[in-house]
Amino acid sequence: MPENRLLPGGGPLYIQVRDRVVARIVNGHWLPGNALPSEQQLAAEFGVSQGTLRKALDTLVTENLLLRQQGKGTFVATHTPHRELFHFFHLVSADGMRELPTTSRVLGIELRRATTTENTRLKLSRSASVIHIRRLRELSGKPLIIEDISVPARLFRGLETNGDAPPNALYALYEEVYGVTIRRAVEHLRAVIATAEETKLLNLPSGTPLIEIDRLGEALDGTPVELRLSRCNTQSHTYRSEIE
Amino acid sequence: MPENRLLPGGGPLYIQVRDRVVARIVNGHWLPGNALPSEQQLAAEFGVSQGTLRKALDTLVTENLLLRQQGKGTFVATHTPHRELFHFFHLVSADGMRELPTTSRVLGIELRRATTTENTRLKLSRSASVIHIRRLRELSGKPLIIEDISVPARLFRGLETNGDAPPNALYALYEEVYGVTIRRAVEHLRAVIATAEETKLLNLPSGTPLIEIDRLGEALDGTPVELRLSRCNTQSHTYRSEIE
DNA sequence: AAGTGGTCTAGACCACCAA
DNA sequence: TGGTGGTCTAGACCACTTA
Repeated sequence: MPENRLLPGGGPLYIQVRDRVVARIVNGHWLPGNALPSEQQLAAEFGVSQGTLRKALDTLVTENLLLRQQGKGTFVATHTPHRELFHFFHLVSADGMRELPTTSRVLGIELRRATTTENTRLKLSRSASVIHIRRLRELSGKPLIIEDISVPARLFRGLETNGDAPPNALYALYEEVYGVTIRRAVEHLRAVIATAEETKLLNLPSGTPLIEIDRLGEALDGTPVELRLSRCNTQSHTYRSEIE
Repeated sequence: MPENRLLPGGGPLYIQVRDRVVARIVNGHWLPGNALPSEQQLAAEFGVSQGTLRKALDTLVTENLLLRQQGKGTFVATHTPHRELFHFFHLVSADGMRELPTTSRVLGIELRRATTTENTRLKLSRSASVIHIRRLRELSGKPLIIEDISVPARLFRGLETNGDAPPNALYALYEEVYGVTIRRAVEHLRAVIATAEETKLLNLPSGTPLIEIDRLGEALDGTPVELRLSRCNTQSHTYRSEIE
């Protein structure tokens, strides 16, 4: 009969340690940007060797949940605008250069009842509300993307009336102000024809094809927290995807 | 003055070991599907501990260059149709299910001089030749993708006259017959309007938007070896991309 | 039962950073 | 100078596969 050394939980030690570390991040015991205790301290606290503790942290570092800096410490990852751009923004200019969307003009922001799609995609309760943002993003001075963003009102109370227009880097705002960290996202791309309104906003001839990106963003604990539909002009920019 | 234990090469031991393992795979010392010697043997051969040897192999396993099977051994990864599908084929049906392209009808295959784009993208010498394949791929019985594929003739001698039409899983063929393993690829997506020919082949109304996928595939040593332009009907299928 | 990869330890030393 | 992460070892034992 196989017996485990640490009775409750089972499985490899480093997995158990990893899960306990994740739990502390998810429940806010360690906040984004905070430094973790040193590896020696953590190893002692969890009752494992440094090697095992390191193996646990290794997995979290490759998942971008932790950030290590030699000589300084281990930190909970944060959504800097830079990371948000390189990790979550995939439009690159045709010459291969990466460009940051400099400005985004908010076309509308409102609190309203969730549509049925929003309800099912975001796994909301019946009659829940969402905050919806519609905005126009520019690259190299030209409007290229129209975004429709929906987030559960319950998690982002007051976002629609916060005085200032929401910033370009939304994920940093989610994290800093509302304590919601986007951990991963799944995107589905389709080709569509720009609507009349879109041709006007993006300053395009009618009939121009766009790429529609349907993104569902998940929080640390795996719950879906953001639904984003982007319609992008890909005349001078392309969506870049690497297969390793 | 910092001194390294193994004089030539410098850097961490496990990196040096990793590079030596990669070299053996690249130069064909260990072929795809082959088993490597056991970790103990390799550690002894390289003069490092099992821990260090394992750390070296770990990096290659996460890069999909090696495959470990507990109790059996460590193997050089191969391009099975399954892997090719899950790793390199990103179109999924609208209901989220994954589907394999069952058949591909070859529309044309020829040996010809490289165009200027092919020349620069594939880094060919002047006046080099390529083999070009044009084919139609079906999903759930309907034609959905038109692919234009170009590979250097030098590496794939005779591909255009090999009797049988090239199979669906091209990467497996590249690997088994020509000893060329595709390690990674970069894709750039744009929205386009189907040409008259495409609307006919894909059985679509004129003016239908398609997604164009421009893929450049790299071999084990990093040289570009395949240029592939896919034009996809995304009415019932979407291109899926995960951001972790 | 023998051979393989997978986990874990205790301890050593190195490279980097900040005060 | 002291603390942090990064590397490396030698050896033990576990889990899985094959015969």
